[in-house]
Amino acid sequence: MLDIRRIREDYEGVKKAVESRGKGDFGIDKVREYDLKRREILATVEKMKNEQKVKSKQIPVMKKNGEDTTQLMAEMKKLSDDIKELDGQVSEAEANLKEALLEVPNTPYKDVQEGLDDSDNVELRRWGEPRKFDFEEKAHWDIGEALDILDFERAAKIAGARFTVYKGLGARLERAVINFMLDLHTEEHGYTEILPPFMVNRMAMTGTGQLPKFEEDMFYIPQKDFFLIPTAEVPVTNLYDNEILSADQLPIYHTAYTPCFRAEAGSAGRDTRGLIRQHQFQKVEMVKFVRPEDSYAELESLTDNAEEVLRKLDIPFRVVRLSTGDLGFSSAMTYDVEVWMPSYGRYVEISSCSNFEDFQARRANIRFRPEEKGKPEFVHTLNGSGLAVGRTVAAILENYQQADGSVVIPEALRGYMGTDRITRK
RNA sequence: GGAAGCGUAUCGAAGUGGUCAUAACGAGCCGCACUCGAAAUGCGGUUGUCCUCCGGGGCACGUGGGUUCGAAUCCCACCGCUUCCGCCA
Repeated sequence: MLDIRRIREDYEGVKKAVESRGKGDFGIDKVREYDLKRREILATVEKMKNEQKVKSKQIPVMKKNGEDTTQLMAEMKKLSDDIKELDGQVSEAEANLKEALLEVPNTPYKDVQEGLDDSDNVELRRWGEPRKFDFEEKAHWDIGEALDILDFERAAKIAGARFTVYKGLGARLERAVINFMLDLHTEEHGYTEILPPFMVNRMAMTGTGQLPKFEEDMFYIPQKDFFLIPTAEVPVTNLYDNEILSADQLPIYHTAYTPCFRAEAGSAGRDTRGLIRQHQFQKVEMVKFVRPEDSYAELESLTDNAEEVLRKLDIPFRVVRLSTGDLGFSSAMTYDVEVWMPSYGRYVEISSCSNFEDFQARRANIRFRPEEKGKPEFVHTLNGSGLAVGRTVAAILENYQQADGSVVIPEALRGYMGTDRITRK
């Protein structure tokens, strides 16, 4: 959520920044309209409330003195009714304002290049050399089925398309990757592990910006008005909603493993095979709560933490900065880490690291007290995948496949796997 | 899932229809005094938010409604916590 005062003071500037994301109406005109209306009525009704307060204090005094209060009471009744009427109008304008404000995306950071979509993303760096195969390399879904460690057909029987059953060393590899990532982030990068609920309420989903705009992409449980989490970002960021943190608590670094559930109604037909686009996938997430002045430096280190996973696994990747047109709703700036995927012949997103500045903090009301006696300020929140587990498994299978159909386990994972190779039984 | 009780400042807690919510009382924390220093003691301070013609004014006692001239207080719904019962890994 944007600061309403900022919109008041620099309407044209904010409007321009928001609209750099692309064509379309983001409803910022409505925001201004409801804001003006609300303030106008508020000024009137507050004067009336002051009158009500002052006069109603006279009543017990008059009664004590044995005076007649009938006339005054009648006057007060009228005043009370008028206040009720205007209060209703204020709440209506307020509700409209809030609704409109929740629909407005974040303003891109000054360093973000303008663009229409991902074709305008800028590559910042590459690491590692894509391997040259001296045999015909296979896609991870073929490798997985041949090794009997991934079963897409049986997953379809019990759930449907876009689900996967992991089996044997496949299941173990998924688990190994999760533990490897969690250990790396907790032991070497200073994150505290969280294991949150995998379902959240509507307020949490609104706090991080998935609602109200993207309800169609979520799995929903009507019985309890719960949503299956699309990412650990949601429960972990909202951990501190409506709290005032003390300055010495910051920065807070959390990492969490969770499954992620995405309905993604609009994406049928893309990446239909394999582990790349699933209704349920596993992910290790990193979330930071930091002082505003540190957030862009924190974004760099967060991204480096994600890259470190791939460096340790020794898989080639590159890092891109998203253009304004490709930027997520809540983000001010995003780096994607993309892993080399031989079957695609290109780099594929495996992590998305974003600085939300105070956009989520304002929605979820997460603040800190900069000085002992100072006023509370919104924190800045960041998060990034560290990494998407299914895509990491896919990248390992493809990049480490051998001519005989087996897959060598990256050294960093061998302790977790208990073996250095997956072979056909 | 059922029953009962409870949600007031950092914590405990009083207030049960008015002129004590700038929230009693107790504790904590910060400052000052006393002291060589500390403890003890004394004094003072210690919520957030909105609007503002910067004079000031409004709102908030879990949340949202209702009754009333007036609600922390009475009524309704919802949420959360505690205890007991049921069920359950």
